[in-house]
Amino acid sequence: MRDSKKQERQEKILLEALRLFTEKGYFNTSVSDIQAALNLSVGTLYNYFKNKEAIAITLFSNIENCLYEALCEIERKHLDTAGRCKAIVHHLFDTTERAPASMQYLFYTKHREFMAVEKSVFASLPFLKMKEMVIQGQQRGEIRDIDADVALVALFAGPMRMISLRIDNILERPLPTYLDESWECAWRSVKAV
Amino acid sequence: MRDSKKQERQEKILLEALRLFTEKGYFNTSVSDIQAALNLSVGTLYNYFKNKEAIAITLFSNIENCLYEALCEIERKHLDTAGRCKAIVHHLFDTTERAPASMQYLFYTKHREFMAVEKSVFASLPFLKMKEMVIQGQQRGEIRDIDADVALVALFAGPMRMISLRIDNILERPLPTYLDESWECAWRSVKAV
DNA sequence: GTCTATATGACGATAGAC
DNA sequence: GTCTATCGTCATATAGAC
Repeated sequence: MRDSKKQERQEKILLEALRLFTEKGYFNTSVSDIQAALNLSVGTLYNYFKNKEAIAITLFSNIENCLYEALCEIERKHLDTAGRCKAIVHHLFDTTERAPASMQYLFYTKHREFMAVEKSVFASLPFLKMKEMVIQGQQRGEIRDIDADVALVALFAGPMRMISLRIDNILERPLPTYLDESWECAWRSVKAV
Repeated sequence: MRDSKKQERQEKILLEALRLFTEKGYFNTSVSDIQAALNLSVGTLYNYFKNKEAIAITLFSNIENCLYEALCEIERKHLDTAGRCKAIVHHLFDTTERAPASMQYLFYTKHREFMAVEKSVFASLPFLKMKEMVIQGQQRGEIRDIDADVALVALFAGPMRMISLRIDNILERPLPTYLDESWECAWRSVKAV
């Protein structure tokens, strides 16, 4: 079978798995659920992925890489810390509206419960990049001289909680409508006086 | 059997379940795990709880009520919004150090995946109480006039994220050592100018 | 590569003796 | 109330035909 065809089918499996994992949870989703939803046989599915966990891992890795690259691009485009961080929040809000399942899976899933993954999400590449920016912001005097972890959390925990509220359907309006107010709060909390 | 004896045993079951649920996750914990850890038989365990889900529900309800009462007491003791909210953060930090499993179970568990619970955690009694305080703070002019959800999140999302980092062993120091800096960030983000 | 059929095992829950 | 033994179910994963 052509490589592109194979890759396309793999993509479909990942997409359906993402939908089910976020909708019902990893443990409430059986391999049969995925297979049946795609009109594939079990055998075929196992031909594409070693096991259920492998699907979850590939999914996570793909989304994580995608976010990391977006952060790197933001870093290149914006040179000041405030601009960078606001752009990050903007990107996260936008992505949540466009692809809520991806955000939910990346941020609001207890991966350790089903993936043999060593580190917490907050030790992952995207978060390290964000921390890097914050520390640089402190060195440049743009951000107050407080504990770096506290500053990182003060900047991004609010927006990220807004995302989880939106995913849980507690916020009525789309996230971008909260961008300015939410960002204003975040920046006030850490900006140098 | 005496009522107190029965209640004591029920308490032990809940405690062990909490330990296992937070350590391995609900789905990775079997009823046998709980029973074996306590040297009880399956039959006995099912005599105390209708099923596995009932254990999870009772646990959640207990912890939730406990937090709610603490919030009410804080509300009585402190009259200004800043004092109230800082006391809440203090209480959450302290509780996390004393009983991390309780906090982890209440805040960082996807209850909907295994409990037939209608509402999100953020629509629960403790969070409604916190929102109430924030709105009152806005009416009194202590908190800036911004969207109430944004203000609520700006105040508490940071400290709550610190809690999750601590639970995930990413923060080295105990939470109370971060209290002042973390609270300062939160309050700066919403206080009236 | 894709399918059907099935092996294997675990888990939740119950039955029934004591 | 407490125990042991067991039932029914379902999920993951594999075997083997095509």
